[in-house]
Amino acid sequence: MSKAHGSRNGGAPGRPRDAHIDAAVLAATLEVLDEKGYAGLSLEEVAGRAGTSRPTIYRRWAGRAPLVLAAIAARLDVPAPPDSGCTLCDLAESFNVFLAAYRTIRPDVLASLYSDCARDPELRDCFLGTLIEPSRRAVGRTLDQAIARGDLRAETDREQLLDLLGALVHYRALFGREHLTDSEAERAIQTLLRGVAVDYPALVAHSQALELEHAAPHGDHGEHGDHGDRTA
Amino acid sequence: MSKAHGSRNGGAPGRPRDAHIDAAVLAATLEVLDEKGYAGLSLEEVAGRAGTSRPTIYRRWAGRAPLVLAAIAARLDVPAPPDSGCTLCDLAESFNVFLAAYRTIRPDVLASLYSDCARDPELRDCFLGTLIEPSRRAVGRTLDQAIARGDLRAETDREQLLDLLGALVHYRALFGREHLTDSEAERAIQTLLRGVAVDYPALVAHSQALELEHAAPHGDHGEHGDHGDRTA
Amino acid sequence: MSKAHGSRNGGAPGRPRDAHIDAAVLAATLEVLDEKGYAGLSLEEVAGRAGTSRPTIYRRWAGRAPLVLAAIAARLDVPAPPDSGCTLCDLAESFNVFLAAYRTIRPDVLASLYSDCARDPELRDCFLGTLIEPSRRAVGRTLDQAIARGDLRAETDREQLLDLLGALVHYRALFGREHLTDSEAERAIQTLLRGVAVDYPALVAHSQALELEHAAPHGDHGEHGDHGDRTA
Amino acid sequence: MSKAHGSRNGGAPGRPRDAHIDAAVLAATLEVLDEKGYAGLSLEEVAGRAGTSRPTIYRRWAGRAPLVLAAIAARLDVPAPPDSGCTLCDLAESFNVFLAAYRTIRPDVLASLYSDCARDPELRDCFLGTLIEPSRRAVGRTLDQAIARGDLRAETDREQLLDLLGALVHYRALFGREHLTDSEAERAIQTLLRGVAVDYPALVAHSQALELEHAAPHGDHGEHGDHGDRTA
DNA sequence: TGCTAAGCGAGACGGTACGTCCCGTCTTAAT
DNA sequence: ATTAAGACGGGACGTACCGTCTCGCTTAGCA
Repeated sequence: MSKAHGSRNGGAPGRPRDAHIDAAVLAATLEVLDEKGYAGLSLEEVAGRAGTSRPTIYRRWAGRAPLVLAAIAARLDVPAPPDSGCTLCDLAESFNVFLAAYRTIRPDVLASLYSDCARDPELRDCFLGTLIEPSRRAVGRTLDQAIARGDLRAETDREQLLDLLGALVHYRALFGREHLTDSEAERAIQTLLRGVAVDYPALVAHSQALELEHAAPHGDHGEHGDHGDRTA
Repeated sequence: MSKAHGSRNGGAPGRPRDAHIDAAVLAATLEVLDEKGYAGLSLEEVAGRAGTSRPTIYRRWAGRAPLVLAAIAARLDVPAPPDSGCTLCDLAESFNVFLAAYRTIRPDVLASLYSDCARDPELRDCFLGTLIEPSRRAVGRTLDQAIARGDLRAETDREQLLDLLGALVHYRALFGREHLTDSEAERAIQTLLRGVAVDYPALVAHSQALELEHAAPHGDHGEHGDHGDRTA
Repeated sequence: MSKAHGSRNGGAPGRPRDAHIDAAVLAATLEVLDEKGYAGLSLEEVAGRAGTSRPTIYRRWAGRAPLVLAAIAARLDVPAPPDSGCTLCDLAESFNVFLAAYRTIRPDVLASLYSDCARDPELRDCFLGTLIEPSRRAVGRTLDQAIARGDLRAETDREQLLDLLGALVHYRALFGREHLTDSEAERAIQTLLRGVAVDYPALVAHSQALELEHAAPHGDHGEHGDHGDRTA
Repeated sequence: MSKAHGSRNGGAPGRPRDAHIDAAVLAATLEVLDEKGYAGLSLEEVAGRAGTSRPTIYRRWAGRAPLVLAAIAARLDVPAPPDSGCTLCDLAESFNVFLAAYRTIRPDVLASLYSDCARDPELRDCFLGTLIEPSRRAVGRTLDQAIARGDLRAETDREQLLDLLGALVHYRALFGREHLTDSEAERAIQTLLRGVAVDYPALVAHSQALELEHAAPHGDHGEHGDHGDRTA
């Protein structure tokens, strides 16, 4: 049906794999996943929707969990971390990478993946590498910039902070309880920053100044919520 | 096999339930759960080990998830929150309630429960009520005391703080990665407290004073890790 | 609920049985039997429709088969065999007793009873006594009259003939194939009689004479089919 | 375990059926059937004895009834009808085909099949085709020969006679009452033949002549019973 | 151009467990 | 003692998927 050959498939003999099938299967997987969740996903149905057969799927993925992981990973994309010079803004922005990445995943699917990973170290590594690390790394880089800039104390425990932030996202993502909202996320960041910032009020001031600057020309609609500290 | 009747079961008609069966099933459930995890638990096997039959189990619990939830809840017990006057100590102590409650649960089991809850609101309420709320409430009370005492700022967002703490526990409990250790937990508490305390150094001082008091008579082996702030 | 007591129930102590229940259960049994057949009849449903409970049914009948047998037997009634002097007519008439008794029974129910009886001698005796023997006896008496009258040969094997007739009825009753019709039945009787009659043509002649006699006053529309021998 | 392939299975796609399984299941079915009867036969046990699983059985037969039917049919074999020129002998011989076919079937099994067939037309057709028609056809052919030969009256109702004979066999086969014996069967045939033969005494004479002929050389052990008419 | 090796669909394989139904019995409290 | 109610232990049901296998056919690259 297709002619994807470039005369080369690594020198392997025999008929090469049909790349269209991979795509169709991943798409079908996401479709079923969104409709019926993880427990309701049977490879039988995925094969049916993708117009292929079960053995063909098993030839490419080791089972349900790896397939689902691949399907979800394929949909995700993690943009580069920002570096505007404003620690508060950058962190909030960067944190949204975290959030956006999980808001597309059904809670039950995420939880089931966690469960499968707990029993399969190989799968776990893959899970970490494709779903966890990328966004963690992005936020991590933002933290590093803030520390380098002298906004956060030098002895700040980077990993602990990432854990606290990541935990919050996942905790909420795992419950049917609506995912973390943007404003909740920002307030959490504020609480955490107050614990690790060298001079928290200064950070707030800087952020507000920048905001005004941006807002002045076009008029601020305030749709981001402000970074201000209501208690100050 | 036993009689157990007290001539009273609330006036309900029909043969009363045999409480021994409930106990045997819950015990068998925990046994299988610890051996094979959630995915490896079949009601068939539970029934077998409990010396009863599948229908009898279905008569008492609506399915696998409610059964597992009940079994885990039965094993849990949440002690009363402490109130020693030392915010740092109390919080650490109280937080251990959180931790202890989850360290007995296999990560895959917890994750699977999350997954099932995400699709079943009724189950979710039960899950929240039996596995989440009790420990959250315990820590919450400790926070309230600290606020009342004036150790934490009056406008502290109690729920947010609980979320951050709880999230951390669950996040770790869900990964095969070893659960949160006591020292990690303490350091996380410190980070958070620094963000919400009225006078953080004073809290640390108070805690250390108490510790010395206790330690003096027997000699302190330092096995709890100290509450000291390395940055001070 | 009822007060059927006459202050006497044979001196038995305790609460006397409620006769209404027997009737209600038998009626419910017939109802379910007619709707869903033997395999579809559960004592649970019968109890429900009769407004009583399973144990109460078991107290009165030993199980499904005896209950069904009792229900069917209660509906049956076998009238006295005729003795008009006309062997052909009597036999046909008597044979209808056979037929009528079975036309009210669903084939699958009859067959299932046969099956249960094959494994339970006690039930079998009851089955024979209530469903088979009465009609067999009625036809048997007619045969005896015919032999006594000299219409059938003296050495006629009464039992064999009854077997052949009975077999035919049951054979048909057991198949979904419509039960034996009246005209088929009559022709079968003719075939058999020709094998055992002393003077078959004379029997036919007698029968036809009687028929005319009866028919003359009101005009015979021949709706019974005639007993004539097409071959004569 | 075995290969058995002839590279051809009719061009059907997919993995071909393993014929050994069919055989093992049918054998196991007969085994259980003979031991515990129809009601005592569970597909679970059959699967166990055949070394396979329930779903595999359901893949090949639609349920218990079709399976049992297939198992019984596989054991049956209907030999060709005889044509010796002696109507009485042929009929008796042919009738034994009828008998032999049913003497191997437990009454309760036969009855249960009847019951199931009464509710399922498709099954009924299969039942008729495999268990009823073959032997009926064999006897039917013998009757045709007798009519063609002029031994039976031309207007004889072939179907009615077959019904009467078949009914007798089944009637007896359905009761635990011992199956029809050979001598009973012969006497029934005689009764029936007298009703349809052109010249019954001649038939008897012919039969007896043949018997002497056969008996003379080897000496007659009389194991067939004689065809004589005790009443003559 | 033909060989070889893999991919592919189809579908049956042996198997585990599901959730349900109904059995026949037992244990209550109430009549 | 019998009633209605309802749980008991138990056996079997028919179904859904699992992950694997065996086919016959197709497709490509290498010879």
